[in-house]
Amino acid sequence: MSVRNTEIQAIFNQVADLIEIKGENPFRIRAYREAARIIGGMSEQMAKLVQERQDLTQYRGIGKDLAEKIREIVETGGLNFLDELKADLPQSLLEILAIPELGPKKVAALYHKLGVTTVEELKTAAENGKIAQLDGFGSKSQEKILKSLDQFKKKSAKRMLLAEAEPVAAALEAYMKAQEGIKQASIAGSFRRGKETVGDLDLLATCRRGYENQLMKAFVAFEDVARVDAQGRSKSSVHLRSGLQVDLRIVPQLSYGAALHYFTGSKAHNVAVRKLAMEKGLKINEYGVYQDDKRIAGETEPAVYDAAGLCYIEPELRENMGEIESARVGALPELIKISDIRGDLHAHTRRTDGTGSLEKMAEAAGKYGYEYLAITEHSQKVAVAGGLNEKQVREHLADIDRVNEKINGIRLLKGMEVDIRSDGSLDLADSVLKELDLTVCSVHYHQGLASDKQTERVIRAMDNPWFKILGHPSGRLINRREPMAIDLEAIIEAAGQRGVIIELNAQPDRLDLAHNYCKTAVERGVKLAISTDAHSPGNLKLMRNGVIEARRGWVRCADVINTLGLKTLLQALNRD
DNA sequence: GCCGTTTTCGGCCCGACTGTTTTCAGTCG
Repeated sequence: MSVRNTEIQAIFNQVADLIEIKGENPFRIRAYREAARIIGGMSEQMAKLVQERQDLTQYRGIGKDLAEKIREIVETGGLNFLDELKADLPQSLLEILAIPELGPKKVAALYHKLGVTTVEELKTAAENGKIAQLDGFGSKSQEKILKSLDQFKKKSAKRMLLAEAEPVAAALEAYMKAQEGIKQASIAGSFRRGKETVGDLDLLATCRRGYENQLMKAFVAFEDVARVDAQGRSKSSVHLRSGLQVDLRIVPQLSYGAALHYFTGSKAHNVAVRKLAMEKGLKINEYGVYQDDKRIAGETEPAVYDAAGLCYIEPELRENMGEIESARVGALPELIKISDIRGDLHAHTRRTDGTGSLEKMAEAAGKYGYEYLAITEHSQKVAVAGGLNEKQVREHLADIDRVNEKINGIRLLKGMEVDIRSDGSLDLADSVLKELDLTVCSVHYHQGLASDKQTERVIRAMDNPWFKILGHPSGRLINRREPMAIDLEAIIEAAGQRGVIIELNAQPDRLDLAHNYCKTAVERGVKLAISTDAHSPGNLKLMRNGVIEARRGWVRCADVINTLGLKTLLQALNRD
């Protein structure tokens, strides 16, 4: 169980990169990338499937050959084929390939003709004017490479958190909408799909006839633009000061739906929809759906789906991870909405590491129309956050009683975020836990245990009947910390058997339980709690981010316990 | 390398922008 899906994914992507530099059959390259994508998005661990001798070719995109290679990776931790490729081509070429402007053909040319194998050698060659002399390159490409190298050093191309991109996107959208002649403007791309992180923003617009050039000019003149990468009649591309790349496309009104679909992606989703359309003798591009060069749809997205024989698919589902098959038979779930949420089940106050008082937290929750807010302070073991011992817990509970008597319209629930100790015991005695309305139990320390030990630890903790909600199950911090080694499949299974609820922590850098596991939980009938883990009154607004992640995980209203009214919620929290 | 109500071969999504290639290849999304 040691090799993870993400490692298999990385190996296949490396193979794809290397054989692309070698100039192999493009479809072979695509097959590796597609398999990498599928494996990366799966919640089942390949290592486990291999162990159970399951037939891996049952998964789309994995045939006989790749199934065999997966088995080799799981059993040996490596891949002979990749080692051979690396012996043939320097691995450092992969770094060069990551530089914008440089694709496989150019990397291969630089390597074969100039002997460039590292980023440093590339820089030297560019500075000495060697690159401009190469066939297929010129002085402009040499300049661009130097510029890209500069950028490349500054930021190692980290994707921005969705929540960080939101204000940028909103400002840009508002700016464009204020321009003369504009009709519509919206952000498409992974931003619209609600991905945890975004690499760039895709802005789509329609305008009155004749305003295209003026709009492009206004776009590249946006105050936050640091440099202009390309500027054409229908497409322009810029980098903002934050490092975020933004593309603007101006499309005809009649193509707006088709373009929105096209630029929302994902690429894999689009390819699959186009393939379906092809089977019906139709052609789909960003301008519309065509039958024998005659446009039959394109102004709206639903019409594009309809033409392909599909019902409308929400952007969050567009990953080609089963949504198309479901849409064909009209079996898509009705996804949860932010308005379904009736309370928040994980929040801290200044009694531990939050900043607000009980009253302020209740007041803020009231603004969202919530019926309840659980105050879940840290337990004693989490000393850095001022965790509470048994005596302090009792004071905390008495405080909540006092505040509940004063406030109207919302009920503060008595909770604790109880640390799961490394032996699987809980950080507070049952005699205290039974006085609470609920517990959120989380791992904070010893996140580095081996997978089987970590899994065992959490399952043992769940055996305690006062364990209600498993908090931030993987411990991941997006862009900062990898998820713990833990068998979340087994955890979900165990939660189902014990009536334990799993949290989807809505902090923008957590979003934990991740969407692919949310989907697994829903399939197994395990209930989720979408919680903000708010450390201030303002943090309660993060619920939105949690709901978006849940939607990406095919979660419906009925799968989430904090869509219940207070009375039914309290019943649902009773395990048995 | 995958896939199949055209099933073991022959397909595999499509277009914009850039630079330098005077007619298009490479890159990107």
